[in-house]
Amino acid sequence: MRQATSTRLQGLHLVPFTLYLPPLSLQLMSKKVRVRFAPSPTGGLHLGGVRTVLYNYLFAKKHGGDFILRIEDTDQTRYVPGAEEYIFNCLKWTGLEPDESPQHGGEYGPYRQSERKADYRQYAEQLVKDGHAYYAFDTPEDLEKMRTDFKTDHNPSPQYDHSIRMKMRNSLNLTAGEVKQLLDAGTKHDIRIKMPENETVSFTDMIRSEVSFETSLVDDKVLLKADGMPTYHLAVVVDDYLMKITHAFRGEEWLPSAPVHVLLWKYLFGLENMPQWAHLPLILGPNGKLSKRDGAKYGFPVFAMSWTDPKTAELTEGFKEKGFLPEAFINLLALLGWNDGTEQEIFTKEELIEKFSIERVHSGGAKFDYEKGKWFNHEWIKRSAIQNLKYEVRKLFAEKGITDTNDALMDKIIGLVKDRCTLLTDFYDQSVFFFKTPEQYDLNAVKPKWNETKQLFFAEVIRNFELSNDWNAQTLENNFKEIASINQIKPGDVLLPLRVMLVGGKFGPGVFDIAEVIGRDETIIRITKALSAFNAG
RNA sequence: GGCCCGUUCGUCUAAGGGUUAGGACACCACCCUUUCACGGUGGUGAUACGAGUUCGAAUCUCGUACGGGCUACCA
Repeated sequence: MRQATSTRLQGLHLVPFTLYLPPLSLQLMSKKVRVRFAPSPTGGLHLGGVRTVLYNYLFAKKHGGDFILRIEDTDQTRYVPGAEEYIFNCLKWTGLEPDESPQHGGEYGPYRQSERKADYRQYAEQLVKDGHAYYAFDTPEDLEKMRTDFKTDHNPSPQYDHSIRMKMRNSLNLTAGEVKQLLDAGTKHDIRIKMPENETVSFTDMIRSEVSFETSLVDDKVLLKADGMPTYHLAVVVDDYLMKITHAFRGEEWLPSAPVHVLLWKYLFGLENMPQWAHLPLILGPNGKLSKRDGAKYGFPVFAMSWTDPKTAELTEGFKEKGFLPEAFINLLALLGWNDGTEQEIFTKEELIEKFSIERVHSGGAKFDYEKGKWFNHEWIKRSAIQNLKYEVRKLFAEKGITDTNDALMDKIIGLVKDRCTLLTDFYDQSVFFFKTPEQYDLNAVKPKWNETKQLFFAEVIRNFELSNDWNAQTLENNFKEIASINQIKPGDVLLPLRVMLVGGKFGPGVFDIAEVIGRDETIIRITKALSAFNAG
């Protein structure tokens, strides 16, 4: 793998010239980096998709290139309204916005494959003319029959390949006249690639170096469907060419069909123009490739943002709604399969752009660990400036009915509780007591040791607080401890009860900080109210 | 079944032939804190197996096992 590094880098012209000086012609031809993310708008955008976006984006920005978003909507049967806009929202939230897209425009449009439909057939026809593809008139039923007829224990899923194609209805074994007749009659047909029988197709993947395939083992993939739309295989090659894509990153699940793409490049546009490939390792769930189901089953988000299936109305919660900061989300995704070789784990987007390199992407799949994911978010919340959290926290409060939030109060509260919040949504539980008098108390924490001495002590605290003319945490603490000392009570014995009085439970920031924020009246009200609860029962 | 990819603590990973195999999450203990956290210190814990190459292998080669992906007129 190390040896392949120099090979990979040559294409990027990053090898120091002391080691490798590319020919002048190559240097002059050095193209602007252009990468693309090409989702099909069929539903929620999951972790793996966002990571692919991230790696594309980082690579583009690092090399001063362009990041393009292309919508692969060639399957009309899978059209899902709203999915495209949803993808844009996700990119916007994560801050990984494309330079060119259906919405941003650009010079290489259209950026929706359905809008380029007419272009694809000419390339497919060209392939037929050159003998690299053929018309196939098989109906779905014919194909189904083929699969059952040729199915054996030895070969459970027969493919439409060189061993089968001469037994099917296609332009390879029909006469030219028959084919013309069928075509003229407007017979439904598709176009398949004719895989060579004895070739080895290999290419250099930026992550796994040399990968090779025997063409006789690859099936004759459909290139153009009967409805005139291209399949992914044709579209990805044509579009990458037309959009001048220089580097193509996609999930490892595409590796088996890579030889088809390489061959199409060879036949259509020349291998020298083919983008450099990088097949990204898969993000795994507890059982294989991470799926939406895993999220539901194990209780963690899988999609970037919440997605509601328009057909079933089923809602799948996203990382955003779960309480993740986009910075943390990006950070955790970046580290899932990549690291910079140091022990640094927290990276800003700018640092990632600076340090990212596709060669350091791991080749093995990575199991997603939600606990570690939450750790990243916690780190980001702790390190975030109060200003960066205020908008989201205030929104959360508003959703819960807390609207009396002025800036000074928010600053104070966020500063006090942010270290204790792993998710943005934790801010509610961690600060609700600033706004609401506790309804219930953790009596177990107080009752066993509750006695008359303490009761009298708090009565005195109330009197003292009523007269205190300097309402701040430090003064309150001093007074409180002084009263305790006079009554020969250890401060520790009354601190916890005070906390439960103000908060309701054993958690939260310093008690006197809380008292300072909620103010004199509310503090006294809470102590008084709690006193009767403690004394009762 | 076939093809392809992969395999270092439970998880994410570092280590470019020579390290007591390093870090992080999680877990445990202790310290700090008279709350909960934060923070600090320490601990448990890994090179899948077998051959080969080499003075020396986590690292290179081969085999085996295991895991994953693909095997649609879906992407």
